[in-house]
Amino acid sequence: MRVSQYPLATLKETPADAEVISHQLLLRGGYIRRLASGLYTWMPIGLRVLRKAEAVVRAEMDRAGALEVLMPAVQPAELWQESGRWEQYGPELLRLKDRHQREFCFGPTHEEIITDLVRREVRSYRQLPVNYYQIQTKFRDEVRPRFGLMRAREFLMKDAYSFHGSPESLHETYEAMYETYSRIFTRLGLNFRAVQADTGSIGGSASHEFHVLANSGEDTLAVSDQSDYAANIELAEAVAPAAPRAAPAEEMRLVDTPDARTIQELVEQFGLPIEKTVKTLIVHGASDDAPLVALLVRGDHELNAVKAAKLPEVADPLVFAGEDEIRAAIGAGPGSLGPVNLPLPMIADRAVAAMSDFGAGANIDGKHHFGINWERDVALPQVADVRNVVEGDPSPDGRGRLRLVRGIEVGHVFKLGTKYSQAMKATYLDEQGREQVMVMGCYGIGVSRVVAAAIEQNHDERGIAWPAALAPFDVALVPIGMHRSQRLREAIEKLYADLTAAGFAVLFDDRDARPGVMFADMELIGIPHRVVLSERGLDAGEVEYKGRRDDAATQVPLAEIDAFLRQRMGD
RNA sequence: CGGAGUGUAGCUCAGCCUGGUAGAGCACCGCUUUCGGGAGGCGGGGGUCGUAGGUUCGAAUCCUAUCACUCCGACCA
Repeated sequence: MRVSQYPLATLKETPADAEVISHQLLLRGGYIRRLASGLYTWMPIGLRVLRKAEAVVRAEMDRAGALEVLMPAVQPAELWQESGRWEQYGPELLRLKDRHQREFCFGPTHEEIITDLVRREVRSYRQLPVNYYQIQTKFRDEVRPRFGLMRAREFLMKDAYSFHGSPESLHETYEAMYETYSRIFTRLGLNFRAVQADTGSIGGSASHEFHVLANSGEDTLAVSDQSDYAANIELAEAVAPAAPRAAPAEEMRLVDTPDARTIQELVEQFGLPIEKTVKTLIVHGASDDAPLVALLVRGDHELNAVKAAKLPEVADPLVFAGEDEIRAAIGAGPGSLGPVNLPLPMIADRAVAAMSDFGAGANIDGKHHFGINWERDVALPQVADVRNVVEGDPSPDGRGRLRLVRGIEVGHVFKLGTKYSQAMKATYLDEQGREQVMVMGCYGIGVSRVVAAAIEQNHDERGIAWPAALAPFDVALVPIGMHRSQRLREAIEKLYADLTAAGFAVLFDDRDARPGVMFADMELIGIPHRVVLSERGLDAGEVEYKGRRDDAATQVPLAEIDAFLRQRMGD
């Protein structure tokens, strides 16, 4: 491709509304343009990258025996009503009406559609298992679209759905998809990690997320330093302290703490170690009998909302009580709450249950109790794991300690079980002719997000440094002084033709621009290999080669550049 | 949705407080000079200052409403 016929819409300055590096570089490199919040146009060069990501996903899905289909993006409301998600899904579902006032939605995911298809097509156990996938545009009316392609409203997703006659069969496909995902992200050249995950609103029994590791990631992952344990922090278990609770050493006393409304202030003003304090968080309960529930977490720990919402006593999703509600129920404000004399059901974190001689609010404004001990001063309530793990916590598998890293979720595999097949009556006849409900799995990859994630992981101060599998072009061909030298023009035209014929995707910068401009553009857009030809080089029979990540250029005989590139790309 | 902020040329922004002829850099067009790391000179095109009202002799500037966008929180590929 000639740059003169393939305009590079590169920007020297960073658009003000782009926050993360991938968004900035995608805009600056002319890969995408914004239409509206969370909506982007893929420019020609950007589409090349997207298609390459798609190609790897498609090849590996096919290899795993999945069958590609293409379902409509617009879906009738009836199917969503049947699964119950028309009501559940909320405002994230873009709802539409046609000219007859019939209701539709723009698909954010396709469980209902595929389940409807399969229940019509599959009658016999002989037709199972099946695994259908598609690569298609989804729309989710995100509460807060941001970070460019990373959290767009419209995005390209590969979604696959498998149907089975037994949980064992589902497990086989689940494992196969897990392997396939690992192959896909490896081929794409990404540094990734599969982690145990919460099943969230889609439901189901088991799930793993695939994360590209990057500091800009929105998720926190807990990984063991001595085993392969890895989990999203939402799910990572905080194990109970090994040491038994120490015996009381202090008397409980009531202390005036008029200026300490937060744990931080308490620690600063009274010299109390933060591990000797307890936070009392009031949340809405799950039943009218107990409209408010108190969750107790050690002062230096953080409440895990996902874990808390799963407790039967707690409302799901988690809702914090307002100050007015708290005052009405307890008679004291949020800054002075504690377990002693608390007229609410309590649930203590495992770490809290192991504490002794600790400080907490006295449920009287401006007063705290210090030296509190369980059983002696207040009965130990129900104990549960309700906190986020922290760096250095023991790994739940008993091997090693946890480290926390950041990740961008690019893939997710679920065992759905019978959630949709039951609701939508997707059944088949087994060997005995009995009607059975199908067992389902589903498997997603955010294809457009993969593009952004790849940049987050592969860039430097000059721009993008694409992994080979995603690069829009393999080779940037840059002539120096071509517009002043007929001899050079002929030589480089021949080199361009030869390299293209040899199968390389070459971007030939035939602009009448200064070398610095061409170099800067090629590095910004991230072409992995650069070949420079000048008159000087022509005289010496050499071209200059530089890999996008190399520190220095090397001279290569003109006649050998083809083999040299081939060897470099084989690295 | 709650909180914070921003809308002025394709991009980055100044001007607004204190109302009086709409600006700079980059980009773009022409000429020129230069030619291995986003050069320089001369000339040029381009904005009803987000939109709609209001105050005023006069509004980018003050007031009101409205729309859009960004950031911080709960969601997800």
